[in-house]
Amino acid sequence: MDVVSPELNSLLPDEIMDTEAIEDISDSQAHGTNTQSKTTNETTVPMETDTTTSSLPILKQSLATSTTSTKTTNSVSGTTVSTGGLKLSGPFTISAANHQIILNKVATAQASEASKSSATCHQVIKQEGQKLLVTAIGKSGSPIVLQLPNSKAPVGQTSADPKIQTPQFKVVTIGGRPELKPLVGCTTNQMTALQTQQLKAVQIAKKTPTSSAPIKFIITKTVNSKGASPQSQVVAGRVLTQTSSVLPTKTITLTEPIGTSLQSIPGKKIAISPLKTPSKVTVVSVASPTSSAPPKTVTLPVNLALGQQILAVQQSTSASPVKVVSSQATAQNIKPVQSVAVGGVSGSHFKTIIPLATQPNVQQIQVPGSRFHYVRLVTATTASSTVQPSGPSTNSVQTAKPMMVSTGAVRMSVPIVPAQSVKQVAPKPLTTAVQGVSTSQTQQRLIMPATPLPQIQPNFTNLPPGTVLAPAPGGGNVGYAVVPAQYVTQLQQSPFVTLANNSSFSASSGVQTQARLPVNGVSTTESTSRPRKPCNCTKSQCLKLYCDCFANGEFCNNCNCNNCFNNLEHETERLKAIKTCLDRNPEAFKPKIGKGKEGESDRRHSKGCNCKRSGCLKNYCECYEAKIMCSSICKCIGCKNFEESPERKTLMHLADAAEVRVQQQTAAKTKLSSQISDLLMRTTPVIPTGGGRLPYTFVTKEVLEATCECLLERAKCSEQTLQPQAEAERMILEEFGHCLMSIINSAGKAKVDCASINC
DNA sequence: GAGTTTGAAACT
DNA sequence: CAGTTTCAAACTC
Repeated sequence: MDVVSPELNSLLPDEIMDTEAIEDISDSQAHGTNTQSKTTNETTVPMETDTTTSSLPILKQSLATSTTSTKTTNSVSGTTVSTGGLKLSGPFTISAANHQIILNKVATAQASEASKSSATCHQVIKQEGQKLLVTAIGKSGSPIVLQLPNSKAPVGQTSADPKIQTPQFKVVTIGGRPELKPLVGCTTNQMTALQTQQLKAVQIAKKTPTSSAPIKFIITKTVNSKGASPQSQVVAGRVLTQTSSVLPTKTITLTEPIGTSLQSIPGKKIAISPLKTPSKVTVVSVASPTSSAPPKTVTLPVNLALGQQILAVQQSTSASPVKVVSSQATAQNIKPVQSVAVGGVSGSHFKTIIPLATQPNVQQIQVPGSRFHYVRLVTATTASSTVQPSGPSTNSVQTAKPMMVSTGAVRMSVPIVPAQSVKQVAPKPLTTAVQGVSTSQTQQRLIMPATPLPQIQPNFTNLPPGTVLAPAPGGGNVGYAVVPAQYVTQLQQSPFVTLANNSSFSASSGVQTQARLPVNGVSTTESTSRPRKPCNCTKSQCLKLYCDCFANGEFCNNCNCNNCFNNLEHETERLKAIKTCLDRNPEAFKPKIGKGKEGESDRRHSKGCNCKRSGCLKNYCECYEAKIMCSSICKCIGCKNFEESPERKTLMHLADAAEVRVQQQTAAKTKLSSQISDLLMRTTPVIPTGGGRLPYTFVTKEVLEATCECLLERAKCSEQTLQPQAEAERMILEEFGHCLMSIINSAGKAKVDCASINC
């Protein structure tokens, strides 16, 4: 698999925009799915159903089989999930070169046959050959070849085998309905490895309205603590669990042995363009090269269930470590699970896992130059492939090569929540300490809109910026849901799973996302400036273009709006609103300002303004607000927003001057703050080398005592004079200020004296 | 912060 | 398509 260069990416839009082509693909996939669906039904994996209750027993059962107990329903430690008899487990490694790994339905004939052959829950993939054909993506239909671990476990091993285990799991549940319990049962395949390995599993349960069976994904990564590089982490995979009224839940577990080294997977193509803005998350599905292509080091013990979804991972150019963090700690002896880090050494890279709706496979594509994010859904492979769980041998320590990567600077997290009821089903955050990922954020759920919106499908070009199409339930093999790019960012905030780069992550300041703030006031630990103003909508429910957030294809985030529906919790309404807007104006979500090349002269308002009273010199005017001049298409009256307008020039000068002042003030504040902190931090004597530092420590014990005495004395005075408490506090504070000034002045004098001595 | 102005969006 | 209403941001006080 390869990542397509930006140049190549530029070619994507046309293809993507080709609605017919997409439909064709969908159809083709649908056919494949049909065959698979039969197989699925026969085997064990039912599609999602609305009722989660059916799945619960299965989960419980699987849990019971697990050798280890779990404290919380959300996570099971040391177990692998077995549901529905489908199980994928095995280590896999993705080379840094890989941009993505997508497990999709098997599009190729090979895959289909394999799936058919595996009439039952048995794995589709042959482990023996070390190569696993997981899926085909996109038109290319190129299967992804995964290399199976060398484990000697029987190929046909089903998930039911409780003995095979992977050390630790973190389970993340994504999507799904409220009633669905986030939890996923995992059975540990190898208990012996518990001490040495850590396995994380992310389980994503997702539910679509139409389909009743929730899908759960579990991504597990085994980490060998004893490995040479402790940081090496592997994303083992994810377990998908589907439950339907008919069939038991399926679980797919992908495990990656740490021991395998990353290797670049030469792939065919992948596409996906760099994000227009760092905030936007782009997930590119990568089609694996033909089977003939050398298998990359991805060793996947994969058990695929029918209709299950697999994540698409985009790998950034550099293999920066990515961490997946699950907030929940695993049970038992296992060491606290570290966040799963996948990634290379340098560069901040993040991995995004996008939970899919009922329809399993998703391909996300971002079109270069487009703010839209597209997700192409692909039906899961029909054949339930059961890959042998990676045995202990397979779990050998791997060097930490990250498996997934996203475009640099994008950080994504996997939302885990049952689809429609975010509130109810939110899985509890894991207790285990997670590395590099903040779990403090409020639980946000990624709810995949399950609502089928066939109308929207054709309008790929008109989707709101940052929109991601997610599979819609009930839509057959391929469905689409509109998900704003921010969706992904919200996921980042999810405590459950976070994919981020590893140790280098902290150093990498480049990671920025569009909006890291949680929806509607939920604060996140990450302090990132919000690019857009919060809206204040009161009547539109933020579902009309009046709302800037909605108009920009974003969720409301830290907004001041009332009765906001522009969030994950109201995805259905939101989707309807989007559809309405698109019906009214197919270009409603397109940028109003044409993209200029370099200068502003090339930018202009797509529709032009209609100002009557503002002279187009106030921010009421969309042209002026965008800092562009009105053009011939504007219908404004009394326009003064043209090149030679003296009024405009005056305003521009004023604006520039104001901006300069702000910058100066900011710089001054920064400098002052720096100086103060430098002063205060200086607690040890410094040799007067002329470096501008104070020669002596001026905050000594004596000074502190004196200061405290002064403050106490002031307090006594205030008490004696019967002053009110507030006044007393004020006076004490003033006294403290005086003390501080005295200290600083004394330090300054000391510095001068010292400098003079040195001279 | 409350009220007004403004123009895009929505509606008829 | 035009006129009117609704809406939220921009603006003023």
